[in-house]
Amino acid sequence: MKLDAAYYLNDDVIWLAKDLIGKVLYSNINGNITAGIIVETEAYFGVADKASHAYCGRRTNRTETMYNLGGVAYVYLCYGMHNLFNVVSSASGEPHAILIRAIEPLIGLEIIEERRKMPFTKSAISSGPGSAAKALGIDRSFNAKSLTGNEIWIEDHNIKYPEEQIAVTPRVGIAYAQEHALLPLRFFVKGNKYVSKPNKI
DNA sequence: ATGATGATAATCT
DNA sequence: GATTATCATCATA
Repeated sequence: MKLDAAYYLNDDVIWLAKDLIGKVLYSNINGNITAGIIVETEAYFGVADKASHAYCGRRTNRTETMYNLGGVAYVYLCYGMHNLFNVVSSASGEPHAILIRAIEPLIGLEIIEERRKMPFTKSAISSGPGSAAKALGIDRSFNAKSLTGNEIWIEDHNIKYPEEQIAVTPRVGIAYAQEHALLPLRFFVKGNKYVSKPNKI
């Protein structure tokens, strides 16, 4: 059920970003367990990716997390108010990561509703990376935490989407990345209401 | 429905 | 001091 450490050693972030669609992301905060089905991801392919914080091998306090051995969380603050959650993959020294952009609420709905102050029937409750992280209570205190521990982890519930139901589009919000801005590295479940905009092909 | 805009702070230069 | 892997709100249609 729970994905083991070996899963995260994969260095094919595109395959991983796609494979993570349909997996279930859990958080356990002081015994409050919440979880959601991952329905939208983006791949960031390390030092060669102009959209990555680790482009050209940049190592700073913030990006250091991504250089860890795969299987830890990379959480950082964006636009001064949003915590964005990423899965770090690959070998130590390879700063590959997958951004989780949206989840479909599955477990602990009351807690998620309280965190987001809206009913789970509203798609905005976990649509977009900032909202999805907030729905699960993920903030920067989760940065560099192991994904195989008991605070945050990912399970395989054998949820399968047929190939034709997975959309592939350019990534969102990275216009500065020049020729890498248009690469098809964003994956989402077609028609799922929790997918952030743009959600058409 | 679609598009513009302000909020707000860590991070890096 | 500029930038930012965004969101909610408000306007217009």
